[in-house]
Amino acid sequence: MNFNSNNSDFNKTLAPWIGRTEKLINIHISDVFLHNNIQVTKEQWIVLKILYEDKDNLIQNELAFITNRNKASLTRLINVMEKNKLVARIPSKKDSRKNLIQITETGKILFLKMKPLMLNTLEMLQNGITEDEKEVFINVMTKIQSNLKNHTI
Amino acid sequence: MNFNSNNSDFNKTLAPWIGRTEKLINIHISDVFLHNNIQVTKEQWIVLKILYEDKDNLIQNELAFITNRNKASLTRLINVMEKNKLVARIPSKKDSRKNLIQITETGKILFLKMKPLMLNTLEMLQNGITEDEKEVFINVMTKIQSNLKNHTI
DNA sequence: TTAACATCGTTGCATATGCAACTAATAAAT
DNA sequence: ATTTATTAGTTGCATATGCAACGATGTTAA
Repeated sequence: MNFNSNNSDFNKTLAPWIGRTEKLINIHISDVFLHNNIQVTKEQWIVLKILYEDKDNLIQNELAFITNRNKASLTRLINVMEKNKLVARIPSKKDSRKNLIQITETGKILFLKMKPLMLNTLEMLQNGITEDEKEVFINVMTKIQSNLKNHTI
Repeated sequence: MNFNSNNSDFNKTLAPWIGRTEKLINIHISDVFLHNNIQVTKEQWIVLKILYEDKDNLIQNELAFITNRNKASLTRLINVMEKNKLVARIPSKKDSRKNLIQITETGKILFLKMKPLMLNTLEMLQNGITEDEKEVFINVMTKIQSNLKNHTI
């Protein structure tokens, strides 16, 4: 959300700060990729990161869950990534309903090229922020996520 | 960004927390609107909020700037909102290139219906977070935004 | 005054996303 | 074993978004 503006009832709420900052970060990351001639979106980057560093050969549904994405959205994200040879759909032999998503060699090479760019960017964002502040920040984020999880509409 | 997962180089970075939390908040807000039969997206809500509480009759470019949106994106956002009678394009008499975006009566009524829902939600998110923590949180967000602003690629 | 430049908004093309309905395949129940 | 229910993935329809090219209008410079 991007509406921390004037004086209003929304002034003392945290959520708009999150939305606005997230948007600015996204714009910056797009710029970094663009300036390095990398044709990968932030969303694709996240998928590559998970497959390369966490667990490869994930089922689409698992990947959708991990990335908080609708399965329809994931289908299309994988479509684009498969078209661009970053990942491949491997049909599961045990259960023919399932696809295993596998990072390709091209995907791996690209991820390794992007990784230092991302680390630099994420490091740069934290200039001037103390360890104590980081701890409080993460604590607040955890509480917000917990509030969301425990709240039924 | 949504990739605070296992142990990795990205573990100590703040940005993934922002991305993940923002996404969860967005999902929740969509749910709130849905359960109250309100056919307005979060993006449309932000525009209504600005027009109603901050400044009405904004030029499209100004609105795009305020909301950190591409002008093309804003064009289409306003298209949808105009179709749904939430706002109207008023051609400027001084400069016929410009449109003034005006909130309609329908838009105002809907905004006032949504406002308490949003305030409740934003309040709920902050359960258990102390004033001191909020202050640090906002301070950190400000530093991140400042780092982004002062950094050239 | 005319030519060059700048600004505002729209459109084409591309990606990302959600909901709901659908198909295919597997698992559970009777 | 056959029916019923569940699960995995895709597709239609809708919204949101960015970049680049474009046309229309305004402004500035020569």
